[in-house]
Amino acid sequence: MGRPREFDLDEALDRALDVFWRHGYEGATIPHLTKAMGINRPSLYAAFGSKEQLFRNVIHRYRAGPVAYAAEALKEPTARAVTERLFAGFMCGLTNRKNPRGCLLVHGALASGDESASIRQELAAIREELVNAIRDRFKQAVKDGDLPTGTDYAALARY
Amino acid sequence: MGRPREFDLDEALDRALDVFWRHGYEGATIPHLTKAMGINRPSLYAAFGSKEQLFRNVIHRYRAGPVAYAAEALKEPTARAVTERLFAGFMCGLTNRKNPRGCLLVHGALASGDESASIRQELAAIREELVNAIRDRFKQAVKDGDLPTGTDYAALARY
DNA sequence: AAAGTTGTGTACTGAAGAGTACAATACTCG
DNA sequence: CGAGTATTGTACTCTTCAGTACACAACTTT
Repeated sequence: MGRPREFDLDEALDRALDVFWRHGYEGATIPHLTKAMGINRPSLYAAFGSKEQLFRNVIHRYRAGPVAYAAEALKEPTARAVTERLFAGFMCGLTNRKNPRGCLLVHGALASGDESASIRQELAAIREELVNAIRDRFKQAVKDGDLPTGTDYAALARY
Repeated sequence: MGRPREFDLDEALDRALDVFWRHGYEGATIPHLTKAMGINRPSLYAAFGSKEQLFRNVIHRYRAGPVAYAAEALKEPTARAVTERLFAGFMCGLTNRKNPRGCLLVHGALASGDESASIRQELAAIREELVNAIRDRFKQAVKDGDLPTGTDYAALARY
């Protein structure tokens, strides 16, 4: 009940994603975001709480959308297929002209002020999490005999 | 004549370099810089003009200092020696614990707001310039018979 | 030693940032 | 159809940013 929201949450998130992706966390200002999202400032705060929480929502949508291939790739049956699919995903995503350049998780808060310290840590944790997922997948591949015994799966994953 | 400056310009630039390297152009605030440089705000402006000009000075010092190996490497007699020295320089610089992480020229203004648009372009130009220098060196190597005829020196340099 | 010149420190300015108060509005449920 | 609730738009607040005015201090030259 109450007055219905006049914009679509997911669509607004997509617009916000584009802005954050292009300018990073600190580089994206609230006026910039509201303009791209087509809403007013209080609507943004009512719907998402804060710039930081909006960014977390955007990250979630980013992982479920543009980089969803990463989670999918890990389900491939062989280490080679996993790697091939990851690389193909990287290449398609990074060279697609429709996307802003680079990876939001990498340069979203790479070199910035104290304001985004917690965001920076969170992004680093997500990246670490991905490396760990690949590592575990490669570890399993060694156990399966898919990769040679003695393979340094941790180093391979990080590479 | 006049009152002598109470701080050393080069030392102050080194301190500023550290701050910019760590936080990027926008992430480094004037209070942050003045504190690290051990000077007051008007001294900074009297000596360097503006944050942007200070950053340009810092870039100059960066290229003459931490990444001076890049220009040196190009003087090596063979393409292989050039490449080896470049790689050795990258590795030493990027893994040295005394340095902030990454390369100032790369993430100094990677994802940021409109404020640093001109800085971003300038850094991109510097990076392009370096690639072109390597390309020209490789082109010369092909002419010398040091690299095989038909080598795509431009692609090799960018890689 | 006095005049001239340049650096220093305190305290300001105007702009832009994130976040919010409040009245008006538009919907649902009883 | 009226009461209650959630969203919207305008207009604010507080903080921090880059840059500066101005009086004072320290040095050189005449």
